[in-house]
Amino acid sequence: MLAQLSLRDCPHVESVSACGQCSARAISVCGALNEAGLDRLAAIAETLTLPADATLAYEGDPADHLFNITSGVVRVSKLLPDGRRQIVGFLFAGDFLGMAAGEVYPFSAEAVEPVTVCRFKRSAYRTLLAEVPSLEAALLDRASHDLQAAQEHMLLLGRKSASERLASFLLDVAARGEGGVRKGGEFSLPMSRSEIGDYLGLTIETVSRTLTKLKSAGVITLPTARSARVEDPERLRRLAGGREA
Amino acid sequence: MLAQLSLRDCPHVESVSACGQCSARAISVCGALNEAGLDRLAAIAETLTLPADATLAYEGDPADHLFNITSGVVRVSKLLPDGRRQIVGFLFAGDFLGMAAGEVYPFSAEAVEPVTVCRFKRSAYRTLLAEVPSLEAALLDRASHDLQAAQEHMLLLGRKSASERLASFLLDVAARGEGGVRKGGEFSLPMSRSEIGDYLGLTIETVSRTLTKLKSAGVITLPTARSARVEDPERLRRLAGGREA
DNA sequence: CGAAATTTTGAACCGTTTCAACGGACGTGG
DNA sequence: CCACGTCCGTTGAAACGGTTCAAAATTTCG
Repeated sequence: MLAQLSLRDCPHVESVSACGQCSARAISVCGALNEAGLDRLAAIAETLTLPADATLAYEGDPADHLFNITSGVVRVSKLLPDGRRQIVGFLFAGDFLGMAAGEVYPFSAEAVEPVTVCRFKRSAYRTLLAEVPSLEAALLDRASHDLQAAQEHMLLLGRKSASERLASFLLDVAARGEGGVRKGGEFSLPMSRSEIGDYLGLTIETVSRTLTKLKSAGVITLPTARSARVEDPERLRRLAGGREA
Repeated sequence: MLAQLSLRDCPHVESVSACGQCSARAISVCGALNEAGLDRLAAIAETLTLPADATLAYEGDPADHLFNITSGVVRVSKLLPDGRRQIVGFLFAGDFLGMAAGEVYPFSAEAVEPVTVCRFKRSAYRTLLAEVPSLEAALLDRASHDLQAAQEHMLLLGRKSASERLASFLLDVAARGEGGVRKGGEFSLPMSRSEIGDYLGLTIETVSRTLTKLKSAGVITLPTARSARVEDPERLRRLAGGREA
């Protein structure tokens, strides 16, 4: 959803899986790179496999690297001095991390579940960027897309009720799964209640209670604590109060 | 602060005022355009002068134009079907509007006070972008910067108390004024309490009460309802609970 | 199977909102 | 020049949604 760039809704998505060992090819971003560029990119990339809760980037550290998520889910978060946390986005396979960083990372990024990522040296990436102008156009597009997502999330955080937040969130996650949002569509919630709460600006108790309420209302079911099923897509959309409501 | 790109903290800021009639030159963005590019840009630009509350862009309308604010303040907002509003950012002289839009504007943009803007046709802008690769690099930088600001604001909306929100907001606005944040520094608040509330995710009453509380605490004074003075920068920063606290 | 972690549920509490009224600034018109 | 109406900001009191604190239920994992 956000912090950076996403390949997810790119018409050339197959490029994500096109690369076996590492997702260097993924950063070609919808064909912005030719073969030579791709090879150069692969040369500066390395694949990492990380366990749950591993840190990819720590808020305030020098932003030396740039990541592309190959599999798993990553949380991007910011902390207040007293420990309050706001998760500004979840990253899924195909998403980029670290584009928006300056000298230091303005956020932390950690694995929600075991992940594999493709890591690039920022310095090398900059050089490549300068050499391949078409890459920038693609990245600018994605940055704009992420900014839009961020604005949508500000609307959620600033103005929506707990039920509306959960409905919006479930819709987002469901839309990501295969088949999108449809009656009976089941999808996994890889993140904990605490992570959902910190993403939606709520406490774990409110998240739990609100999910229970949605379930009681027949809008969703919760096969397990870490998965959900949409039972009434129309009502869920109306509850979310979003885009087309 | 946000929706799009800003020239404000650009090392070449003088380029903003360098252009008399219209701010076409401003979009040169820190020297990304040569003279020829500048002329091409000026050709597709027009200057508009608008009264307070005039609409620059309406959420859902085709995103035909792109703006550069020459003077005044613009609010960028999103609405929920029932009328609840979230202002996702204020734009000041030098800021860009509309970069992050796709086919349609994902937000509305209105003048907070009388403004002058420089308007570009989006189609012509796209052509220019394709022809001048260096422009994209500069715009990508700014988009990243805006994304960071958006993430900071999500932290505010999701996790900060009313006092912390107001303190953060005052610090932001004060930092924009000449001299930045310093004891005795006075600055104007061109936006209404309602606009501040919709930006901070609060009601006008809470904004008013909280400002009064900050005043009583000796942290700020309010020379008029639309201006403020920082009396205790250190305490204000601590209250904001931000970056270095 | 048992310990630890996560999720759910309950009850009291609290910060912010809501509803209501008042005060002051501004602009229009008498 | 002052009376009047409107808009905006402030203040007060009550209500409410979500938080906090506490504990039980469930799941996870060694």
